[in-house]
Amino acid sequence: MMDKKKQKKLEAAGWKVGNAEDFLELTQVESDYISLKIALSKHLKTRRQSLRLTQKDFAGMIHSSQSRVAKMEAGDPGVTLDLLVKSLLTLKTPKEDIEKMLP
Amino acid sequence: MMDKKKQKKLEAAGWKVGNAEDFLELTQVESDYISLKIALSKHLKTRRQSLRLTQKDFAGMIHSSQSRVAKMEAGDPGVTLDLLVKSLLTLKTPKEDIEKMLP
DNA sequence: GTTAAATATGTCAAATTTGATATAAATTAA
DNA sequence: TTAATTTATATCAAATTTGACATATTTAAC
Repeated sequence: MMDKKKQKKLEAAGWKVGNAEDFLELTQVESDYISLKIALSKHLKTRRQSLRLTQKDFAGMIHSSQSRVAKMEAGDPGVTLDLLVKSLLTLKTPKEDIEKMLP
Repeated sequence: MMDKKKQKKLEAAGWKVGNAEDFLELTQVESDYISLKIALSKHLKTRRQSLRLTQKDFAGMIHSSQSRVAKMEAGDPGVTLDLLVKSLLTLKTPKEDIEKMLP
């Protein structure tokens, strides 16, 4: 995918691509960071589903709300790694699973 | 170390031990989360030092400030995983190093 | 010792993230 | 289908985190 398209797509989703280095490229750090969060998001969703938990039920487990869980799983940029990691820990995600998602 | 002492120590450092489950224990998730952050903090410091970077220089690399870097390395609870992870990525911390710190 | 460089600590307004709430849309069950 | 359940999306005030700054303390060089 071309850089410009990639940028548009990320910006449309709320990611701050902006102009960290130049106007087209993400830095490697930003790219890795976003990739990590997306990977964690997806894994959270599949793990919750495999445990047959509704978003509402899981929200209760982490003292949050259904809508926030939905945002987490949607890879919303306004969700911290902290929240994602705590969530995965709550679901007792195996260390090996997390390792695989590291950039 | 006894639970009460541990709690006092963490609270004195600004950690919100509070009363998540009962009044003495951290949940496993909270405990793992704090441990992870502390491990990342320490690793950040040693890695920065091994690269012969001052806190000020490194702060410039991540577009932050010397004082925030100091807080990161001090394991200040008011520092997100996001900032720590971005910092480690900036210093090109090997994936294997991060894996070792996972709970 | 004195000085300079590096690090630690405290404060704060601005920015971001939070859970909550409402409600729309999608999925499932009947 | 229709109803019930689940998930997605939007909004918002409260809470948290942010970089910046000032300044104290520590460390290193001389």
